[in-house]
Amino acid sequence: MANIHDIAKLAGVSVTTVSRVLNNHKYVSADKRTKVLTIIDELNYAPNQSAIDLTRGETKMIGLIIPYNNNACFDQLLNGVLNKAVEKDYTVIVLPTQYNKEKEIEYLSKLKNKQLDGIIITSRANDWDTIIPYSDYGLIVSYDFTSHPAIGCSYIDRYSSYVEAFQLLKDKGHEHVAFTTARETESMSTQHLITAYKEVFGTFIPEYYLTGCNCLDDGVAAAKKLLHLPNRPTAIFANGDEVAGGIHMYAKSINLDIPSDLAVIGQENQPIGVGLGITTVDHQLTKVGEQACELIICKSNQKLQIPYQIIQRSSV
Amino acid sequence: MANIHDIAKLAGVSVTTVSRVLNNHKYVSADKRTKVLTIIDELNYAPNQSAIDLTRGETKMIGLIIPYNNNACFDQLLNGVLNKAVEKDYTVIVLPTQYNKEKEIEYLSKLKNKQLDGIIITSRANDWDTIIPYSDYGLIVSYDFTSHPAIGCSYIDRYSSYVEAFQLLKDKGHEHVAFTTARETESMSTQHLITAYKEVFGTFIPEYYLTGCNCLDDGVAAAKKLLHLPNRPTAIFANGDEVAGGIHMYAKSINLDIPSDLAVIGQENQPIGVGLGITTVDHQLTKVGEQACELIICKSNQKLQIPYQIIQRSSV
DNA sequence: CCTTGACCTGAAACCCATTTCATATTTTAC
DNA sequence: GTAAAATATGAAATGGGTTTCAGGTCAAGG
Repeated sequence: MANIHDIAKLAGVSVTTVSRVLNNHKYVSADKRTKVLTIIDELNYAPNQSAIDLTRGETKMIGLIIPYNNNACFDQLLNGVLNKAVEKDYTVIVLPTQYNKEKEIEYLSKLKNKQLDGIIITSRANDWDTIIPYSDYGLIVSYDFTSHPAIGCSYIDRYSSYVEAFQLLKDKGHEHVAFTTARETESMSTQHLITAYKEVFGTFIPEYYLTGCNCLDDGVAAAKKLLHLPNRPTAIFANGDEVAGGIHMYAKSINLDIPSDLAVIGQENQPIGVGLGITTVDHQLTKVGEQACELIICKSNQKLQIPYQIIQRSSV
Repeated sequence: MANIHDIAKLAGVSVTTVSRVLNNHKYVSADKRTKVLTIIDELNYAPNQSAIDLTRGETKMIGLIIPYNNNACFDQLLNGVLNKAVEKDYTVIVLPTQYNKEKEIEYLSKLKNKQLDGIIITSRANDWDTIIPYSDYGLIVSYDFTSHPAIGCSYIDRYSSYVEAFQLLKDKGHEHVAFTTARETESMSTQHLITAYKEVFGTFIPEYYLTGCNCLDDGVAAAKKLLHLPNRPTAIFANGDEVAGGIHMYAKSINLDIPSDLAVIGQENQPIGVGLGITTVDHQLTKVGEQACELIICKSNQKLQIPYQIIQRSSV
């Protein structure tokens, strides 16, 4: 493949001029510009991106760190990030960690290696103390709120959304309310959830709290457990509409009426919830993704809170 | 940031030796290796990936061209591609085209620009004649079968799967069978579908063919149309389990029994189908993605057919 | 003792662009 | 008419690695 020197030689100009033509610099005479363009076309030349990145010192690439690539809320987030990235002529690379610490570090190192201009962290395996040093090499944006000034945040007021969801259930007269989460371990999100629960209902009943729920099947399994407890809950707050959908289906299958026998609230306004009429807490993850991407592109470490909204349907 | 020359100077060796240490070349004496490593650590040095890519002439990056980034079957595909890529130390970049021809060309050009080693095309806007020249610059793998020798294929025997699905319905006594597709335009996939239909049922009734179906809601809408036709179909073959799920739900809502009043078959074995017990044609898109990725990594332009399987549940 | 091969090292060429700086020519402004 | 600004161009430095080639040491094998 031809390079910029070949073009220069054949067009009878310097490489500088060729570079100027390539970058639409205005101080190039019309005839030379045409000549260069002709040669470029003849040789079917295309600039080498690695060389450009090397000199420019940036790649216009953004990494998206996610735990698993088969997660429904990741879809919305990726969606948002891609929307903004495509608009601003950036590229997105997907970095699934499976919560593996070394993998996560490997990905963060791509900032240091100048392979990425910025990274969006949706969920992390390492401590912030381990992560923060990497912000010297590129912007890191988090999907969780963190107070460290170097880290940008595009985050949700999860705590308030949880309180509001629980309050909604309490207002409808529910006292025995169960809830589900995705991760086994204690994430910030889970802590917020538990605190919100205590805030609204006072007590916290361990049997009403199920972990490891991700998909529809998990929802079915969760419902199977919860709905056969001696002291059956009358409402369940699920960590996603897929899970809520599973709960909904299982409840129907044992002839429980929704919402009179069982109220269900989901999260994230996923397609399945529309069909089933599930009330949901929409954290607007697409918007969260868009804003996160925007922060990186603008090299801003602002803390942006994205408003959530509760979409009332017929399951409460 | 320090570079390889700084390291060399401080360690009292040549850049060649530093490069050897970085790449675990065996002919480096233990003491020099240690010395270099120490300096690297002290200076917190990390090699510049753009420079490496430039000299190596490859980036270990693979592009995945998709039409929209909010499509269920894209999830499975991406999943498969990522699995294999992470395993083989490659990175994946997601390239959504919205079926825009220029955008697609822009992405294909990344091969020419040496930004990508290979590209997987799941759905394309341009003709093959336009696309094929780009295979000179990197491997292109297609998710549709194409006979051109330069293009690798990780494809599904869609035609046979459709015939088998229709035959299954016919065997159960169905004669009025409707079906849905995603794109409005005539894709290969749609053509296979119509041909398969004619093959099994002889005739083709336009009213039984609905386009533009992608999600659960579309399924509900489709069912609303189809199930109120004067000559109501007794079976529907949907283009995905989300759509099938919508059909299932709407049918239930008007008190049709499944499968006695209406048989439903979906595609891709998506989570929603599990809960609803929908029989589905699983094209194993995760495997398709894995194989596509593998082809690129091995620089092979083989034509690989991935077997589909019909998962019988209770909707037929 | 000599040859051969393994081991070790570095100079310099190479990959391919961008950008600074210097210089030359025209325009424009007063 | 002349100073200042705009236009036009190229040489050379720069970004940061890998790799070829050549040269050297040392031990084993015959």
